[in-house]
Amino acid sequence: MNLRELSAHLGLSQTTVSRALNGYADVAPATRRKVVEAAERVGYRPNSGARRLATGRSQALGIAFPVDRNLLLDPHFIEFLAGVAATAGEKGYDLTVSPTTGTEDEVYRRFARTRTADAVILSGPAVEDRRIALLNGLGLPFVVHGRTQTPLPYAHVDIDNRGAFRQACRLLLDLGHRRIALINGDEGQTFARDRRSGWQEALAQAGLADDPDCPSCCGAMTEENGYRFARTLLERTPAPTGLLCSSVLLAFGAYRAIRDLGLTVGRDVSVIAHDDDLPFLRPHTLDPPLTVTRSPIRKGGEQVADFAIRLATGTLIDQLTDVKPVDLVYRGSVAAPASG
Amino acid sequence: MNLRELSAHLGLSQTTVSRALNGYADVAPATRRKVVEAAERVGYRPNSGARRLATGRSQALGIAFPVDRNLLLDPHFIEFLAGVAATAGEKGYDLTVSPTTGTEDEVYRRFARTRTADAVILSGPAVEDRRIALLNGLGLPFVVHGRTQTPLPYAHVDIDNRGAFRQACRLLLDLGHRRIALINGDEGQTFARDRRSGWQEALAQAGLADDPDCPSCCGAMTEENGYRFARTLLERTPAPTGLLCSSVLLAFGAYRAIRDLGLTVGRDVSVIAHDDDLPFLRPHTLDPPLTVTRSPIRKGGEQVADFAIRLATGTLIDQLTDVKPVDLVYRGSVAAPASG
DNA sequence: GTGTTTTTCCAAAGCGCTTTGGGTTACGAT
DNA sequence: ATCGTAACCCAAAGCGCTTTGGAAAAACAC
Repeated sequence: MNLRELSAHLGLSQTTVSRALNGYADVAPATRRKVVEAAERVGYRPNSGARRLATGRSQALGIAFPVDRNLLLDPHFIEFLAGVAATAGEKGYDLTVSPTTGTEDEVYRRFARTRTADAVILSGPAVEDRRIALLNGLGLPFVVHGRTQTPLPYAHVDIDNRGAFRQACRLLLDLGHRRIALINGDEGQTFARDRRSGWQEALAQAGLADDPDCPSCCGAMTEENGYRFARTLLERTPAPTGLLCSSVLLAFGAYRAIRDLGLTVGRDVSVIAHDDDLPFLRPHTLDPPLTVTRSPIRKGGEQVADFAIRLATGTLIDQLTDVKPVDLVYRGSVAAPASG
Repeated sequence: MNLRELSAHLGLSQTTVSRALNGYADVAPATRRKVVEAAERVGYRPNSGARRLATGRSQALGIAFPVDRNLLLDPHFIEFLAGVAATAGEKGYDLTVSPTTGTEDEVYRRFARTRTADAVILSGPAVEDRRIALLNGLGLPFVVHGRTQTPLPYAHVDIDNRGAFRQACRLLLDLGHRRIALINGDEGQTFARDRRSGWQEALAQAGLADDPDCPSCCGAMTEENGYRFARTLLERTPAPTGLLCSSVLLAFGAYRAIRDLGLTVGRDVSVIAHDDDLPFLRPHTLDPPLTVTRSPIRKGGEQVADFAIRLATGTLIDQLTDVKPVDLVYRGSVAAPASG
């Protein structure tokens, strides 16, 4: 059933039916009702290609899907994607994912030229990210999940990573910890860099700036790395008594390392991690329950999608920036350091 | 740059340029070369909406993205999706993901009516899956990742889950184990049901059909459940000496339970899991390294996408079915049972 | 040289929708 | 009765592409 058939069936012109369905003003309420009902009844849906062609807009959001095996954020990405998909779907937008290996340039070029997407979503921004300039050049509206260094304004939603880790570190300091290590994600990415800043700020405020007993390491956020890093850090002398982990998965590894070294989480070593609220990684089920700075990454995806759609429909960039504060959830993995 | 401009620029008709670009026969080789080069040079890409409208095909694959938080296969799904996206992209197809909560019917209806996707991909089929009938009714080509019960033929790619678990179970039996438990995924899903069958078959062959000392349990494949299930099973008397896990994540939990009970993997309890080859869950990094039946789920995604595209371009269903055998990778988590 | 086929190209007709730029009709105001 | 003014509706023109059904040119056969 297409528009022509539907309007013939109704004895109205295509124009009227189209306008009735799209909420234009100059359609009598009674007519509109009839049209909407009929459309509903026969299950009419406008052909997406035709609408795309006529309006020049695709009612779709684009996102590059990095399919390299080394994708650091694998589990985070899908949760983020779920959020994006959820609001996109809610607002009648499709979500077109395009695979990329290495650079995403080609994907964005294609989105722009074929008008496959009205706006694109950028995730996992690096501290210096070439993609921003590219997208600006292409004139393709985009929303960044996270932040990056650029002179131009850009739509983004982020969480206060710096504040979160500052607060987490300060908690440990207030409890009396003096040797606090950071197990971070890839510091080429902004979120990791920001967390490092937060950690450093708190240390500096406590007079521990660049203290060699407060070491750090970074890398892919896997359980395996969490284990390796924690083990390396805890085998130093003096060993840190506090561990800040950039993800729950890293914390899983850290827990394992701590146990393997014959130590106890909470008593010998306090652990705090950032929790993106992944459904299969539940920090409170650990023993002892893991203290976290918590911010559901899915919510981020939802907001990004919302921004992207608003951007595609004319909202100005400077109204589309948001940085959410992060909660600190205090649980049993944190305690005052043993008085030795 | 659109087709009209490009053809004007070349001094040719739109028809000729279009046909040259789309590989039709009736274009002189020299002309075609000129056209292709010019298109390349100016970066011409056909407008996807226009092409969609003209051809009735969207050059896109559709997939429903279950965004419910209870999505069991979360980490598996993205890896699968990565495979799908990779080959789709390679062959010039877009991938449209549509979020669903609960039933996917509405999504498929929309795909069919708006012709948003030329074929759809069905993942995680249940033993009895209503979606199959729906899609058949809608006339929307589809490929299933996995299998299901239905009288009609349908395109699918699957792995030999039954064979894999039969083989895994038989390995334990051959080593002398007599009490082998199964920790399975949700048995509403075919893959889990098949694995159970494989386990049962091997037990039956060894004269252990329905042996009460060979218990099983099933549920969402999380670390947490792995722990709970393993713990429950191992606290029975007599306790099983072999554990078959439906995912590496479950095995992670099982390892933890075994340790917590003061037992040792390999020596006291042998563990085998199915490994979908998720990048952040590496079975060989466990201690001891985990024996697995291994089959990269990403490869499955790739093949499904390939089938879907072939299906959309006219290949017959009965040529689009494949069930891959599964490797058994023997590692340190398996040994003969302690002779007590 | 004429008739026939093959090769190469093109004009024009859609695909199904939105949107422009009027037309009609109805109705209150003059 | 006449004139605006809303309110409602429509015909027709695209959007950028593919594809049908030739036409013109070239190649071949006789």
